[in-house]
Amino acid sequence: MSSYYITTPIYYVNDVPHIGHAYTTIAADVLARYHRLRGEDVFFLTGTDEHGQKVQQAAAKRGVAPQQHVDELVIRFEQLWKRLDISNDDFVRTTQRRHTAVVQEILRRLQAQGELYRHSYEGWYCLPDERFWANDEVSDGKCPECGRPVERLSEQNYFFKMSRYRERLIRHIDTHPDFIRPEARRNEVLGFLAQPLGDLCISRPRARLPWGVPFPFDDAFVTYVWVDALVNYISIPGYGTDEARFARWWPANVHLVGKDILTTHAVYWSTLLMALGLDLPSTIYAHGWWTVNGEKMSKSRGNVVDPGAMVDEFGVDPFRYFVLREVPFGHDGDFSRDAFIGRYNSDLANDLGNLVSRTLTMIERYCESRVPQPGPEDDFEELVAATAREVDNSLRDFQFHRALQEIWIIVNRANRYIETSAPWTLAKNPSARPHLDAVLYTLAETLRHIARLISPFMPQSARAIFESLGLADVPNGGPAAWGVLKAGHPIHKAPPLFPRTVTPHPVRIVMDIPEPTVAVSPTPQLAPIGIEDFAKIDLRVGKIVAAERVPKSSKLLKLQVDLGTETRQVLAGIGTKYDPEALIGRLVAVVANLKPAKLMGLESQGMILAAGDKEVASLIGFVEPVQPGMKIK
RNA sequence: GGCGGCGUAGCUCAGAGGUAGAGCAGGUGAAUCAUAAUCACUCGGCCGGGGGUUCGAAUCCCUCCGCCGCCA
Repeated sequence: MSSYYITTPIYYVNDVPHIGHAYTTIAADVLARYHRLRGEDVFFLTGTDEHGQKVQQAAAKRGVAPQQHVDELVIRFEQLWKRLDISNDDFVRTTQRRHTAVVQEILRRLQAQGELYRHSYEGWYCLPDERFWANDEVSDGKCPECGRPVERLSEQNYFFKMSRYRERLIRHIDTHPDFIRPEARRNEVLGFLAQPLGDLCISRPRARLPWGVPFPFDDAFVTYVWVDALVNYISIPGYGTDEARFARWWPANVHLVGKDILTTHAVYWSTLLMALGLDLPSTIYAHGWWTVNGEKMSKSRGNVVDPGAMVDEFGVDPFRYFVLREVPFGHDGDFSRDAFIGRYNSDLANDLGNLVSRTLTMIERYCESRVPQPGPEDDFEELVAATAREVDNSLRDFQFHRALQEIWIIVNRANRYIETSAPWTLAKNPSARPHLDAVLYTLAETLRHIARLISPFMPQSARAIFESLGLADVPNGGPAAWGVLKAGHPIHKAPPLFPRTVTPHPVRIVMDIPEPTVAVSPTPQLAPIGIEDFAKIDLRVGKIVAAERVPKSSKLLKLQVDLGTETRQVLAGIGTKYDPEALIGRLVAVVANLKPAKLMGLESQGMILAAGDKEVASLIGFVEPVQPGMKIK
């Protein structure tokens, strides 16, 4: 049986899972499910990256051991994947022994083969990014990547002789057009490789960073997190521990990655594999990023899309559909509530959902809820077969959106077919019975094929359609034959698959960045007030233009807030939750007519609204664009 | 600064020498099986600006403008 091995990156366990993580994982899941549907043997791997400085620092900040910290955080990913119907076959955590043992074995082999050397190194170190920069890369003490201050560090470290693989890697990319995709990214990597390639520092001194995989032959060092992380792609399928199993899966068919980590995969990982004498994966595919309402998504903007909120409101399948239909894979895309609702209503509710409803209703009404006798199928058999071929081509090329477009051609043809054959008219004429039956049989069988084709994208909906047709879930393997439904077989009409969204009521699609645990204490009920009491409060949109900590206070921040017509100084007790830098530019709700008060000797001319009791949980923000000074009512 | 990409209908995008396209949105009508869904017709473009090559240019070349990558 042919095998298919697909991976996502392993996600940094410290991150709050957002639409970006969900995107890669959903795409991988669709491919995994598609190849299973074709009857192939699939191994789909995802997981978490749990070592490194930031994990160590975050754990220290919470006052817990790093292992306990990651044990608690990994749940957020595991739960989100369950929620999103992700069918991964394994979930790797880099702190697992089955992984760390292989990391160490690989270091031993590299060392034994003379691929490593020790070298004293001095450079500028960016703590948040955990990386060194050369002198000429750093200007005025700032990290070229993140802009934060760097510090001078001198270290002994182990280096991997990456430079010696440069020509070989260039040759490989030249001779394997599918190795790095899309093509624009491939050219970027070739551009990168056109310049001299250095060796790769693959250790960190244990004294500075104990949270990592120890070097097997030198206690003073732990493994650089990137090397640790990349090895997951071979450690889990059995490298060094189960050669037969490893041979079945490696080389991977595809590593899906975000465009931000392409170089790491295309260059570091490829050369490491070469040094180990292993084949390279067939494809490394770098997909794009999501913006939100046209803006870059970031913690400090407070516009990080929470997949959980979308799933709560619209369901798993529509979310999966949207992210893959809306944007060509490889391109950047924009996420907005309007776009989502547009897709949902027109593609899912109106086109597909309604097609299912009307077809089943007619079979129910005209055929006593039983599959009618087949007859001439008006080219639908050929259409469905041709579409299956197109979907196959598109998915082999990672063009999810095109695959869905192709499937929707059938949906549209079926809707048109109902109009042109007008079963309700045929039903009035007893002599038209065979024709009526043939039309409805064709529609039912077409629905079955549609369900099969969408099943990798929307597994629950596909199953629901199958069940309505009186079938069990979509079977894997086997040909997509025409005429599987048997006349006389009972069907079961179900409620609408995708209920149309009429009122676009504002819902949180944006998430707060949560602390792992913030207790919600019961809020005492207050006496009712009238609208006239509420009207006494002048609430306005403000934009934070400056923010600094108030000396000697852990909580208080001194903010300058633009209210459109004026800028006010406001003191807010949100310093334990927010860093001042992260607040610049943020839009907030302000009580504009609060009597000025002095706090720690500084005047405060208003109040910022936030959720939370003693501890602030989240500032109140806006989902749609607003201007400073706007009234809030 | 170097290399590359993009700019086409109100919006999102396809088209890569031969009569400007799709989906959504807008307009008109038909139909009543269906989730106010569907179907048909329709409105809508100096194809970023300018210059060139060509019988003919969204398409090829040059240049300018505006966005965006990768590298420095």
